[in-house]
Amino acid sequence: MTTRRVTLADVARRAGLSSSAASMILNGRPDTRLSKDASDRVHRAAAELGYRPNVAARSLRVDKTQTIGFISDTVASTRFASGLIKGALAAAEQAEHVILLAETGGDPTRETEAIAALLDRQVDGIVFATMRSREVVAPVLPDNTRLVLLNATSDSHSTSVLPDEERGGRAAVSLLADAGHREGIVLLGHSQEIERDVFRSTTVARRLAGTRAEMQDRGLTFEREESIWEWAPQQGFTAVEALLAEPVLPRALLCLNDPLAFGAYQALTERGLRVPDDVSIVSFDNDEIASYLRPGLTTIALPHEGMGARAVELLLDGTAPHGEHLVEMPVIVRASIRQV
Amino acid sequence: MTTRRVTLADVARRAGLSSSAASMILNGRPDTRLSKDASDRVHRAAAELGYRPNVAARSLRVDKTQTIGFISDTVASTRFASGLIKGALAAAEQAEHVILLAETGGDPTRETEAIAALLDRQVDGIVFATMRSREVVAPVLPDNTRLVLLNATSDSHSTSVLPDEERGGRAAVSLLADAGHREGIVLLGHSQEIERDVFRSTTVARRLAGTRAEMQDRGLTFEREESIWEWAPQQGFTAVEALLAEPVLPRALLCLNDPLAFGAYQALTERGLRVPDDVSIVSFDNDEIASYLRPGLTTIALPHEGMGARAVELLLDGTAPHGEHLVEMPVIVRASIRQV
DNA sequence: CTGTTAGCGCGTTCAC
DNA sequence: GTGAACGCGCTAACAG
Repeated sequence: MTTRRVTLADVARRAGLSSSAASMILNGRPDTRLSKDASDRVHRAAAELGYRPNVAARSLRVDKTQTIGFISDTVASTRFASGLIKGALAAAEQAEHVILLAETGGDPTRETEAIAALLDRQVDGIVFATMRSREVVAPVLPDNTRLVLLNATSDSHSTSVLPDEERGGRAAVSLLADAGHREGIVLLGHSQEIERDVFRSTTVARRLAGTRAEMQDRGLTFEREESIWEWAPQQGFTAVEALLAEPVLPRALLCLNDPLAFGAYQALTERGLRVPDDVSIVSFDNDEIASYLRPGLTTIALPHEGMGARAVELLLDGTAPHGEHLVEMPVIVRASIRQV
Repeated sequence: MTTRRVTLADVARRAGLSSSAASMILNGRPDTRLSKDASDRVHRAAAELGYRPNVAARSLRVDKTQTIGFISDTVASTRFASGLIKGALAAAEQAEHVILLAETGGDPTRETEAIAALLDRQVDGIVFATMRSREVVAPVLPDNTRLVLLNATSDSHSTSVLPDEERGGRAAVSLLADAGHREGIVLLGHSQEIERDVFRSTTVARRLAGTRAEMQDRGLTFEREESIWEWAPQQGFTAVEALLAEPVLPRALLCLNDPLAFGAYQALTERGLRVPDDVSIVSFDNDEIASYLRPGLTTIALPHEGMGARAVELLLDGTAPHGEHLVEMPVIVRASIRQV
């Protein structure tokens, strides 16, 4: 019944060697002064017994646990969170690392506790993620524990991974412009708070800045800008409903996220207007709904998985330079923009 | 620079005691034959130095790591996955445990590797989760490693946590019936494969069985049943479009998941029909879209977080009986059912 | 060349 | 209250 775990000593015994010899062989130390024969015996014994080193015991000596901590303010709610995690998992698995997950809800106390809990388990490094990208105070970690900020920035000289929102913003405008839209383009979701950068996220400010820059470069201007605080379907619906009460209809809607675009679809449909025949729509995020909508919503995707993967790659790399690492936002073309 | 971690020996030295004494005091062993004074000194020293025990070292002696493995076939895609994880995290945090996450993509090889990786790190137990609940072969673990199946069943005598789909199915029918619907109720999403239980999931069969049982108990029958293989908006749209081409319109739609219901909304809207005035709709899952829709979709929720938490609680409890533990599916009443 | 012994890392536990 | 051994694997020093 007591299926005791196979230890290095078991392997060594079976191979007729000391455990130190077995250790050196299994770890392939460069100075292999051990005989080929001995090496074969050890490897065979290990295989036969199904030996797996006890990571806890090993980590006591070497300062590595092959474990990465992933601290996030939120894990559920959006696909964004789970995408980041999925990407991180994939990259970790590649490197034979495993991920220790912790959620903080954004609460500094839980944050501190989470970090402590992870350090207690000797994680090699920590990915510190936020769902609405923002400026954070990077936690202080022991020298041997690396840190990568994910979807967050910090003024201290740290490493962070962010979506390339500026280029994303430009891409959205380009889609519209390249399709021939030059007038009647309405921006949905702008607010003073974004401009002042006290909005929900720092990257969203860049998203907006990107659209403005591209518009300007092309000599275009927004017909109007609908200020919306909460980027949810209901708010998008209301805003577009109001828009449609005006004498002249918009020709294209640039929505700052998908839920807003969804609200726009609803308002348009209820007014008997059609996407994209009457109004073109582009948006950001590539949420699940973007593919559910009829016609499919063309949107600039948040590259969650790529970001998550990038973060652990940087963590494990070690030689990577500090600063911001931008991940490209893919353009997902569906059917919500009409060629004019 | 070298901020060496504070060890038990440091604490003992500062308190002027042996590390064994410090260990006993900090762990509050029952046989406290240590002086009150000594105890105070140790606690103070620990606090002053900010001592945290090294979990790896401890786990070498006691057979506990305060770490739980969570293996899932998918972590991204649906809110379901992240909900399970979130719930598990919350319960783990309560018990001062931490979660080691692994994803397998349903691939048996990766599954085996994930289990090995977790066992290498001496997890106290493993939660084995699947996103589309199904029969799995429970992995064999060492005696000291507990296992709980999450959203999965196994014929071996194991512990599993599942949504109470049978009651959920009944609840959906009850909502319709209690609102006065007796005729023209159409079931969307049935298929032969569900009945034969070779469909995507075992619990979904129970969902359907629950609706049938409740219909029968109330002396009702479905007007018709639309067989749909893939439960996505596009398929729901097509099915309902066809339905609306018939001479007599349905009065209520019982959709077996939310994306189908979304497709139904789209088809109805495009035909100029209104929910719930013309057609009532109930559904299952409480996906994000359920709250996005206009009017809000009444749906029987998948209790992800509750399930995840339950799984961890059972794992840590140890005295919990084997078998299926059903978690109630909350009824989320919005505005898609009309009182007739 | 081929290998072994001893001791470490950190906290727990038992005999004294 | 303490010293010493132990859990498991790694590594520096040492020996045929």
